Amino acid sequence: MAPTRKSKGRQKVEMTKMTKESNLQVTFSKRRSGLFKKASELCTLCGAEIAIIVFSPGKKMYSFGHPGVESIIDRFLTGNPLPHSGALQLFEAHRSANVRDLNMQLTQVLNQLEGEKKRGEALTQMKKASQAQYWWAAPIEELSFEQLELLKVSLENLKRNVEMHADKHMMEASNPLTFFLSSSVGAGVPYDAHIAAFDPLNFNFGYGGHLH
Amino acid sequence: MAPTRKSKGRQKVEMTKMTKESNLQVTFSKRRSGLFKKASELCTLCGAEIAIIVFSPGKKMYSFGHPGVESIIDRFLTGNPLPHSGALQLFEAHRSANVRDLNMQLTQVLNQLEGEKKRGEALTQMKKASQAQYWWAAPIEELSFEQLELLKVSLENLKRNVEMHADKHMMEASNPLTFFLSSSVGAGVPYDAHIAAFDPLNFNFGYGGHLH
DNA sequence: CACTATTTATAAGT
DNA sequence: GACTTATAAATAGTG
Repeated sequence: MAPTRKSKGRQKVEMTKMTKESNLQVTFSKRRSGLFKKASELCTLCGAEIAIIVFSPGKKMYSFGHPGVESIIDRFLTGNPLPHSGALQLFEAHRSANVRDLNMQLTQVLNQLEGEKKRGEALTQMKKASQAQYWWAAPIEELSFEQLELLKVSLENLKRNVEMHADKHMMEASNPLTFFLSSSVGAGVPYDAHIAAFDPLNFNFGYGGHLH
Repeated sequence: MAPTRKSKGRQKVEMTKMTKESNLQVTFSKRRSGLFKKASELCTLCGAEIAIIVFSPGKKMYSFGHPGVESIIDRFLTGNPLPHSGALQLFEAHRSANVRDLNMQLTQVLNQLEGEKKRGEALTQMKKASQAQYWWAAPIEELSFEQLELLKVSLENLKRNVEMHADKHMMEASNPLTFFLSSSVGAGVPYDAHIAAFDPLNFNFGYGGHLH
């Protein structure tokens, strides 16, 4: 008898910009989640430190970071006073590079060059606008800790409340996990700064250990 | 007759820090590549803009960026004068959060708090050391473009050379691709700054279109 | 969002 | 490291 297929299952997808706006939104969410999960796995599995910043086509910003986005960006910036993206290292890579890598790297550099150009102008503007002002580093020591502490307390309270509510999910999710994500944040869209829920799919949060 | 299994195939792996140093290295390379590939797919598929910075356990730095790492970092920094990692957005998320998200977010915040703390001290030091000096922004306009231009020429020459060598891979990789990666860069390890080859596995660089 | 059928990503092994 | 194999995961369509 016919098994009456419930779904056609995953279909192959052309690796080109998606046309259907609806699918695009969904795919973006799913894949961003997947990307962040992969990153967190790489962190726990290999002890790596990773920062990811994502701008959706709708200009909303999302980020992942372990142990923290800023922390890693700082290291990136300080460690890269020169080529601004590790571009010069390509010179060293030339010896062993094979053809497809070269194509890729060339494309990459061209892209980067283009990006840098635009950014250069924007930076010049900004530089004049806020001469000699640590617009990004300054407020850190003063505000960040307190705000985070406050948030911590708030979250702990909320967690307690939810625990008392004895949600059915509680049983599955009560084990200590090792998933560290930065949350999303509305960028230039102050009003529509709604945060997309993490874990839109079915994350397996228990992967901190099957503790058999 | 015995099918004489050639391989046990992929084995499930505990989501905890790998113990065997050898496997860890391999896994790190493979997964980093996979992560970058996922990112590039998200870019082309959804028109997203992404920057990824990775520090290997051996402190080596790798990065991915479209249209460029710095470009995106700038937007992140300027768009985030406030919570420094989108932490405050968690408040807005409270309403609709479910249990597993809360656990995750709490863990995240704790991690972040820890990270910020360490970074705070480091920053304070650095601040004094280079008072009122744009150690990261300053050299951009002066150096970056020229260096990148230079690199561009160099790469184009190299590409021409390789094309003449008519490597066997040429046929497969000669199509314009849409894979944009930042190359890796030795961080604090100037000597061992060898760049890991991109595409250690079997990347499908032709995914700019099967052009059937 | 939950569910499947498939496509991908990969842990081992060469 | 690059290729192969067999299996674990991610995810495109659906309900």
